[in-house]
Amino acid sequence: MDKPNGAYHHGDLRTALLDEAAAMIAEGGTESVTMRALGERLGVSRAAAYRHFEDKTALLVAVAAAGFRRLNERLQEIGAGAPSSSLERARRMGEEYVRFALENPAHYRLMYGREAMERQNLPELRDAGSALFEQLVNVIRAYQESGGIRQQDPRAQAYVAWSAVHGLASLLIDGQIMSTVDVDALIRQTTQTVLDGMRA
Amino acid sequence: MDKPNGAYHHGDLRTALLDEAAAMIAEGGTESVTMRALGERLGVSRAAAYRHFEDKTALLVAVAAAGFRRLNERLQEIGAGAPSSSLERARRMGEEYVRFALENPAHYRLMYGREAMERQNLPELRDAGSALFEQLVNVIRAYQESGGIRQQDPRAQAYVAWSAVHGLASLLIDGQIMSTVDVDALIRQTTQTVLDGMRA
DNA sequence: TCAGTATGTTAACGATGTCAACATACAGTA
DNA sequence: TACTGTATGTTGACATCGTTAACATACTGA
Repeated sequence: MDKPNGAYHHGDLRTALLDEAAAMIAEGGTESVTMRALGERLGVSRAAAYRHFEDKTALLVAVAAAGFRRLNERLQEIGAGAPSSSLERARRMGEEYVRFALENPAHYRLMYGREAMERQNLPELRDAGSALFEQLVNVIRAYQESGGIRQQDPRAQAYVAWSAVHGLASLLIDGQIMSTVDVDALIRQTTQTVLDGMRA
Repeated sequence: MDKPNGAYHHGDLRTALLDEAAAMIAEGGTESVTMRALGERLGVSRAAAYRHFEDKTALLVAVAAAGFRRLNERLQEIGAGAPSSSLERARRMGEEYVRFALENPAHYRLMYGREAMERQNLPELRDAGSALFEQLVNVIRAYQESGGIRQQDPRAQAYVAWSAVHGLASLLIDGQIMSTVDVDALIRQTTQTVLDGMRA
């Protein structure tokens, strides 16, 4: 990871910046990411990042996109895993979604935050985000075809399911849900309620 | 609103700051609120606010709390309105919640944002936020008593419902939902799905 | 009347994002 | 191999921002 001793050039500063920024976000939240601190941690000057990203927002957006891709992979593993019922797959996917957010709260917040919103025209972020949604739609569609839920526009149903898990994740992350609550039970109840509500 | 001509003292700078900050948030988002700009708009110096709020975050938290109270009032009007079924009241409350967020996107984001999270020990914010939740719980409880939904812990059910509307509101506000979607229909479908899922 | 307090102002500081000018390494070509 | 253009990194500087200290002014009650 470190650059060769005394080297002027880093080697692959771009990915090093992304990794280090992600690490800082995990440690101290997105607001702890400072161009100066970032450079210092990589043994590089404060302006070095500007050779690889247009500005700080572009860097953060790239980190957010990486987060979407990581979440995608995790959900994909469930979809490709042991061949269970489409109901079971939908349920586990929803639960896993919330768990990802709980494990990476600051990163998750960044993925849906202001910086990301301002740059939704950037293809990298758009693609990563819509890939996530398409995965959701596919699960819903499969569930529909198995006859479990109503034959409606699967995209609309996907939005409903996404709203529920994203809302729960956000409330949990932002400390809006009393700490005495059994989080696992709440996650299960939320996904269960939505799936019940979509039942044919 | 304006201070008397040439007056050294403002009269009620504290509420003027809150109102003006809310106006700025509506116009240009929370990041457009700057102590300097705020003072300028009120014909007051940049540091004047510090006589009324410990720091900028405290000011923003107070604005956020006011937002919670405004939302509370709107939902309360529905609860106290024409005596309809408890199902109908729950449905309309959920829809109104999302509509409030759509009408005040930046303010809504502030209410659940980082600044607010850091100061959740502040009683003003805690009270305003939990009042909102209690209102939700009451609607759920009434619905339970009318026999419409399962007799479970109403707080857990309230969290589920809150997750759905908060999630939908957030996704819509953050531009995550394709603009071709019929928003009103999606709002109705979301609340409907959750209420169906809670049915006895 | 006058002293104490509340409220507002001004000047300054450190931190931050960003840019321009400069320095260094690399890659391809003669 | 020597050279030249480009990619990458550094340094110094600037504007903006939140915040504080020292000071100024108005209000309030004894």
